[in-house]
Amino acid sequence: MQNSGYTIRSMAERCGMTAHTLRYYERVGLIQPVGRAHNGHRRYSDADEAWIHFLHCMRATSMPIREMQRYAELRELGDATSLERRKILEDHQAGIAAQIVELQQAHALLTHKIANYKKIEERIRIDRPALHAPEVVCELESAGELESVG
Amino acid sequence: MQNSGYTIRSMAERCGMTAHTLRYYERVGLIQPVGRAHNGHRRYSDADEAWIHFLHCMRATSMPIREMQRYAELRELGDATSLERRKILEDHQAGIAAQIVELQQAHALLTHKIANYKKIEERIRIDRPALHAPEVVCELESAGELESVG
DNA sequence: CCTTGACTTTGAGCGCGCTCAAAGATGTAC
DNA sequence: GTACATCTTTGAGCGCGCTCAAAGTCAAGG
Repeated sequence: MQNSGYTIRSMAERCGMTAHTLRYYERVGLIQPVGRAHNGHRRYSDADEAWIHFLHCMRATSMPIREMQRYAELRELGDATSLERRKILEDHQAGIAAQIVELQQAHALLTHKIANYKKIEERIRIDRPALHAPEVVCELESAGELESVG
Repeated sequence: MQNSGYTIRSMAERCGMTAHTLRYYERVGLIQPVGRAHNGHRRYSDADEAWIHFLHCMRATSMPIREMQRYAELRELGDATSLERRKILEDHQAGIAAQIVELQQAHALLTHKIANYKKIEERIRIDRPALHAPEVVCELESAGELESVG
């Protein structure tokens, strides 16, 4: 068909995935059969790139392949499926919002625990001034104490 | 040993996981062999719960089991491993920060695309006033146009 | 002509993190 | 006594999302 466009390799690089994954996505219907050069090699267009970027973005935020397949199918059917597709995106966006909250909580917990470790390290430095025998372990607190923070 | 403490079932509920997963975590060394009632059933303490909550939090933010195992091993060795453990947590926290950025970008992209879908739906409503034949599809824009947003 | 390299296809394999099946022990209720 | 629920163990199975192996085609370079 066409000899212009991105090779599978360069498209994979541009989108931060492997050529394997691009072929896999085409196999499972996430990407429509893409244009080919005269030798049968895939040639990706800019429109393909935009779509693949979108796919990557959804995957990177944990949308299951199944749901992406459903979305891709609806997309093939045209604007009449707008509402359905919008629902998918809204649901996923809500999931993302929840994920962000969870990540922020974990981030805060880690800040707390890391500060606690710094304290422990400080105490060790005081209790063992200029002493470096790794066998001598200070039992400053129970193994579980740090976990009672979160 | 003891007959007080949480059953595996209640602990699973408290921590938002299944009893299967709790046993699995114990098998792979994420949880130290826990106390037992006289009949051999597991009994979890509050200290266990704090640790399990922490495990759950790390898993929920995509820390691999392998890394959690490493952390758990170091924890068993006591305060001498503080620095190493802190490094694990700091690395994971950095990963979380990156994840949050990625999620926020995806969230913004979805806001944009959802708005676009609303426009399309509005146009359909105008072009087909009070007409509800699902076969009549308005080809308002190419299938790929929406993807060129991101 | 022959090698090299980038691609093609199909189908199989893999790592992760559970998840479950099977068979058995124990405690409570009727 | 006997049903029922809840737990125990071990080892196998599974769903997801790739990832790769094998064998083949084609074009360019030496």
